[in-house]
Amino acid sequence: MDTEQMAKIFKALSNEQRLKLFKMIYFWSKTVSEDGGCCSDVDKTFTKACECFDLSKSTISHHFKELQNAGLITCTRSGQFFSCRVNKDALDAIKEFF
Amino acid sequence: MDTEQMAKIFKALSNEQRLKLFKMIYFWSKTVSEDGGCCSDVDKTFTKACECFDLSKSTISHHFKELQNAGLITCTRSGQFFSCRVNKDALDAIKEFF
DNA sequence: ATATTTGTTCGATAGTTTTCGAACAATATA
DNA sequence: TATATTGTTCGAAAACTATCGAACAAATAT
Repeated sequence: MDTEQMAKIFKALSNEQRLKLFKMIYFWSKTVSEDGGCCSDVDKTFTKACECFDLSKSTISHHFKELQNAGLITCTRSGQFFSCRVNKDALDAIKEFF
Repeated sequence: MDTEQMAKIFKALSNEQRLKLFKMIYFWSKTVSEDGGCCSDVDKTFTKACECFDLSKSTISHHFKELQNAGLITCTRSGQFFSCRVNKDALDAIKEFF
């Protein structure tokens, strides 16, 4: 992965609220799968996130977008809600970087 | 390491120029030591960096400060110049995070 | 002593980020 | 069909960042 893309990933994780959000999604996705593996889908991720943060919906929506744009998570709509998963490829790229 | 400190580290690496600078210091410190290990001191780091970037001295100085503040590098003056090393602890903390 | 080199600090400017609330669209429920 | 819920988009304000050049201080060389 090139330096530009890595910088984007780090930018996405450089805001404390967004980093917490990312960690939460990661944690939830592990809890859901319960097999120790990461990256399974988390249902109603947005709704859950809104309960955990003292931020407006629009701000949270923005943070989700940033994480997506950086390729760190993938969100898929299912009706009214959306579910979300951590992108394993991105995690691997970061690990390789260090 | 707590989320706040991790966010600081990511912020320091979120600017593309600064990320390149960090990679250079890391590369130089390996080249200098030549034993495959990282984190040996690099002499005249600032001077070298100025040759590699199309940025003003003041900007480069600023980027060095940011990397230091995040705990990613340590700089020590020796007379007119300064030398610099990548902070292994920070690298380890990041690896552990992922 | 004076001039040069190295790096820092200051003040300014342009651009980006974080955050909000309001208005909105899409979906689901009554 | 009317209402409620979920999440997005828009416009705005405040704070932060990246960058520059100029002025500076410390160390070195002449």
